[in-house]
Amino acid sequence: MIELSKAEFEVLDALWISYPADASQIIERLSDDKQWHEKTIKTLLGRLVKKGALSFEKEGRQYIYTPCINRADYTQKESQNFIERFFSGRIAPLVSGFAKSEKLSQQDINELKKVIDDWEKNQK
Amino acid sequence: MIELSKAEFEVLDALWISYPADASQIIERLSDDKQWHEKTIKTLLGRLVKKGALSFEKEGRQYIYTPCINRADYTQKESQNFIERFFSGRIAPLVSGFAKSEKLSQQDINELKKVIDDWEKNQK
DNA sequence: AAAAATAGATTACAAGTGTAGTCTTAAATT
DNA sequence: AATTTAAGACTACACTTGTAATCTATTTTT
Repeated sequence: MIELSKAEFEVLDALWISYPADASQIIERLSDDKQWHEKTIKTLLGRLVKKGALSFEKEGRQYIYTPCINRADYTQKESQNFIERFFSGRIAPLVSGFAKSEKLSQQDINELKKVIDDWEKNQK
Repeated sequence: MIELSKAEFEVLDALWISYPADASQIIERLSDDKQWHEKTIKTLLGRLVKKGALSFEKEGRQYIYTPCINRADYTQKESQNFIERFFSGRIAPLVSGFAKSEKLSQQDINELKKVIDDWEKNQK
């Protein structure tokens, strides 16, 4: 799988919001949360292209970027990886850790119930 | 929070199995899964000490290591961080991703139900 | 047309990381 | 006692990452 650094992921995440998009749009989107220099973001775009996470088409002298990978797929793989490393692949201990440290809200619980419900329906 | 690299975490994880322990025990424990050179593990132990994740006492010319941080606390923080970065802090989408990619077993579901159950009992 | 702005390409550079090798010294072995 | 072994300290080195600055060529703007 493609390995992305934190900063690279954030840039890709800004593209996932809506694409294709050019560098200036991505820079604009990131400007709310980050105080990254424009040059920094361009460097990261270049690295993402090099890693095969993005592709682009030229339009005049600008590049119009499109993600090569899907957010859900990427986060799914990262999640598996994470849970493997920290919880031997079991997901419940992660959730349990959240519960114990009081990081679960009623809304989380409701959502989790729904996920379980859907899963069970799907099993039948 | 203390930031650990992947390799550093694995060394600490080998110590968490049982401690205090000296370098040779840790090396022994890691030898099953990893083909790390003894020197590599010692380097990582040194870095862990420097980062404040381990402490040690001298016994003769050996060091007897003890973790300075708790596994549950560490993984809890890492989990929060992870979920923040990839799922805007919500845990259900992570679980949902697992469900959709058929990575959830009946056992996982049962465990999740129990976590929810315990949480609800605790609320009352 | 000349000057200024701007796009991407290339270069920079320190800190962190994976992965050891060498050095120094003390303990174990012969 | 002399030698070998082994523990930790120190050094190494390429690659990644965060964070840009500079270079080059093309558009805009004046």
